[in-house]
Amino acid sequence: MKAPPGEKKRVGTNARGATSARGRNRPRQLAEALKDWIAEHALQPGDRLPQEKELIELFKASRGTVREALKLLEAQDLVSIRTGPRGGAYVKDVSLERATELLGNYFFFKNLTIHDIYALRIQLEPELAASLVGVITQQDIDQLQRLMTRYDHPPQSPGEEREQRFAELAFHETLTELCPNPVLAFSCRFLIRLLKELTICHRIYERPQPKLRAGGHSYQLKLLEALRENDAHGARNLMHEHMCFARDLMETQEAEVLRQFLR
Amino acid sequence: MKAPPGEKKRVGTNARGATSARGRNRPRQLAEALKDWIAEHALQPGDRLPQEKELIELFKASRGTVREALKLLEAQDLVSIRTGPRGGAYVKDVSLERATELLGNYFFFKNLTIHDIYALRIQLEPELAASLVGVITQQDIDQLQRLMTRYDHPPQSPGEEREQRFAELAFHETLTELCPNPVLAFSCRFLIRLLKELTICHRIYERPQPKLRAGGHSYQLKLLEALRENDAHGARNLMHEHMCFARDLMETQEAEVLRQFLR
DNA sequence: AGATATTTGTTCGTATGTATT
DNA sequence: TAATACATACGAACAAATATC
Repeated sequence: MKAPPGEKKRVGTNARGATSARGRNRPRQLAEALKDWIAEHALQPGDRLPQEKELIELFKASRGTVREALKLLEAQDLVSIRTGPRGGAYVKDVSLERATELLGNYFFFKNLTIHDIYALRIQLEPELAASLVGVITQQDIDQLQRLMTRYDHPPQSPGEEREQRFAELAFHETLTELCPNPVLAFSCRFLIRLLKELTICHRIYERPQPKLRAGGHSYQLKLLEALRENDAHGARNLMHEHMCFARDLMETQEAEVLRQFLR
Repeated sequence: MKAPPGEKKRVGTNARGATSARGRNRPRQLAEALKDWIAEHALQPGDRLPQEKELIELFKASRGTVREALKLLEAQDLVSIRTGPRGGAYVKDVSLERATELLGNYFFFKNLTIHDIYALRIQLEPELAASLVGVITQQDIDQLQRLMTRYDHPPQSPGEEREQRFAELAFHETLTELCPNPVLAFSCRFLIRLLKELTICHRIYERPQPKLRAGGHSYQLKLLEALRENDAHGARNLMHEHMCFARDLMETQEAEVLRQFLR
């Protein structure tokens, strides 16, 4: 036999159940308590919380409750849980991916349009471009240029069509990684994510877009030129034109797809 | 007796444990699967998910795992869970407050500056203003004007100073509530929240800002005028000037406060 | 108003996989 | 490689909440 703990056997049927019911929504309370505990003990990202067993004693809660509370914190990306020895809950700073995902939920039922999203992209992407002047290196520019080779030619297959659209967006995502303004970077990146998730975009991205591809490629090329010359004004203007161009084409396509869909 | 389920008793000792290890992080997977299930079945806010027992059969998971997955969704504010008959997990619209809070975690350790935030406000608030044309009613304008009476006079006490700053921000928050573009509305509102949370702003808001108050008031008055006349172009320009004005004053104050702090 | 049925909430015991030592 | 510590997962029973009759 493996592990006969306790007294004699006491199989299953322990369960004196929810003994005292100190209040409902216990896991939520515990999660809040843990947050306070983290703040009180001034835990920094990378520090480890006490292990489950200790938390059970510290907060007088069962394993299940402790686990649910930890999951709540994990869902907010405030901790990450690792398995094995030296495992447990580690304090973490919130990742870009998680923040993006959580915010995405907010817009889940909002029925955004291409117009809504581009209204912001037109304002923010030019600022993003301008913010890179003096920060971007020749290596960064080279990397961006390599990325552009994925759509410097007409697509050979319907699959490549879609892939090229995503590569174009990846170009802009790469720019956000270099941006020194965290809010601006996050916003631009999030708008791209919203675009990717719009179902209407999936339909659009499946159709041939020779003008969008060629036009976008040429704008991005000129943009890199401006960035190489530390020309913030030029970069801003080029990105603005690029966005206006893309918006107009996307909105035209949107109308066309919808017309096809309704027929 | 209450509920003698099962066959004879089958005390405890079930546990074939983590049977197949279909992959770890099972609850997370389940949560994702549930999200997909919601999308596939086109569930709308208010609709109910299957109850725990059915989910256990549907997804072949234990009760604990199902519960953890549901808790994850609840933590993301995607469902709310009720007890009792007709209880269960109900699909829910993510609240603005929750989304704001969760995103706020991301910027917690990012050390934003006034400059960072205003770089976006300058771009977005003018669009916000313009988007209201044709949407805003006379009642809305009246309400905004009532709000403005809270800072149409010099503050009488240090406490009123701060209160006036927050009332000015409330003016902009009210505008976001009328904006038809959900992304734009959220972005503007979130920037305001970031401003409110910046500790440097707390210090600035404690000092007398006669120019900021008088200038802001006059800009907002002219803005309402433009909106009343459905002048999108005018509204955009006025808001742009308003933001530039505010940014310059805030950055000046920031430098001054920092200088004082370092002394 | 009170009884009842339904559904989530909490707790315990236990087994298993896995990473570290 | 073997031992070990730990998280992960499962199942069962009881408790509390709440809608319905």
